[in-house]
Amino acid sequence: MSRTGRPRNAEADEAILDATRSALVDVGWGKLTMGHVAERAGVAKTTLYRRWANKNELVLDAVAALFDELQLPDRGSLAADVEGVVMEFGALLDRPETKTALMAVVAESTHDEALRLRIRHAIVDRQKRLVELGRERAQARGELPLDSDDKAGEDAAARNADLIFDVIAGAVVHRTLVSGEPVDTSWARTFTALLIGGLPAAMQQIRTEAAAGQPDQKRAGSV
Amino acid sequence: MSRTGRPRNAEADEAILDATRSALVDVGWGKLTMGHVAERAGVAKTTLYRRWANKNELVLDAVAALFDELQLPDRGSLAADVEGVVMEFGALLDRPETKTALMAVVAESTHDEALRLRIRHAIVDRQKRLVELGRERAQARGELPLDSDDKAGEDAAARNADLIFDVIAGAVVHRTLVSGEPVDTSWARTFTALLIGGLPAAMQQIRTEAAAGQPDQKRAGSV
DNA sequence: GAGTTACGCTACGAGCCGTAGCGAAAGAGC
DNA sequence: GCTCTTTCGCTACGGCTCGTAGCGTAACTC
Repeated sequence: MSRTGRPRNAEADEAILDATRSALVDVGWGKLTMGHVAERAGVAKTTLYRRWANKNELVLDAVAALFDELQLPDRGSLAADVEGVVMEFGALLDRPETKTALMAVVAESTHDEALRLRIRHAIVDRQKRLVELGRERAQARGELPLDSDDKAGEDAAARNADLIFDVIAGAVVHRTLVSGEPVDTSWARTFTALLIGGLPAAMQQIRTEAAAGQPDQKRAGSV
Repeated sequence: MSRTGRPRNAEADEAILDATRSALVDVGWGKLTMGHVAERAGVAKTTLYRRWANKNELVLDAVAALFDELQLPDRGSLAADVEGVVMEFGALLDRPETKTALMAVVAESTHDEALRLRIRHAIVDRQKRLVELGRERAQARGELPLDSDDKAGEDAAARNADLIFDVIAGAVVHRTLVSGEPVDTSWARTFTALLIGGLPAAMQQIRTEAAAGQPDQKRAGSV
């Protein structure tokens, strides 16, 4: 690459991404302008354009960094793992900067193939890895049946992981952004019951919780 | 209201909404401008601003009309009902005008309370009614347990409907727009198995389908 | 007719976009 | 030291879009 010449100011990258995030919080996606971000970051507008081609990619990078925080520690059971990642993901989406930016870039990506690939690489693939990890752990614990070793088995495993991913991420995103309701412990537990045990199990879970009067905030749902 | 004076041109409303939808297909949300829509509709830009305050509300109305197509005919079983509505919703979201517009307006709504209410009224509430209808039908068929008649029962029913709604709509939206994969019969059937019977049932469903070599495109999933 | 409202058209200031051109700064290689 | 290369901040620009104001005309009610 370029080893000669004046090196790029690495601090400027962080300053720009920080400025982008805080600008998202203040004015949202629609009224976010490159000029404002540059001013906030204490950087010339031209510098900004030298590093990002347009607003879409800049904002994507700014929010993608936040997704790196997502972890999947072994919480001992499939239910606990699901509940944990749902809560984490819900908290992440509840932040105003991700709220306004994530759907906007996805919307733009329907007319921008390069952006679509960038989203897939920076966000989707990383989340999907968590799903696969959780699935394998559950299989190792005997909570889920094993896949066969042949080609059909691998294919089935992949389709299964895709499905789980869309259901978990989709439900959390929809509840947070469309329904506008919080992803709290109670919801996470009911959702987990639904995912693992299906509709009847979820309805049973709700009934149990209602009977207890106050939802027990500590105990994790059981399989 | 105003019964005197020159009446509004009703055809212009349709022409503007049509122009908005076709413009969404061609240029997407980001590059859609009020000027272009007006020109396409054969209408003065000022006329457009007399009816809609901004791009957000115009686009929302243009796509909200498409959601009226969603129906929930009685298909005989809970599984068939879910599968049917998933396919319908998937097809709706696969259209380029909804694809690019829906997430964009939701993104904008995080910083525009009026828009949020408008989305809720024009889209969310109507979809949710379908969920409640399907749930009541399933309970009448004995496929799902009944809710108790007291206040706790009503509350549980409402929470349950919200959960189902977020899971169904969220999963379809996420698969279509984020994962970028089609909502076909095979996926709809597996998703339905997951929703009704939980993860083990879904994995079993995938295995059965794989064993059959070619997925059976006709038979609806069983409870 | 008179009164009222919608329409098309033009024009406008304001703001943002993305780029070009400049001189200065900061490093690498000799 | 010196030269070469790249990045930096700054200014300026044409082009586009926004949302509004002003005007004369059209359509309808009373």
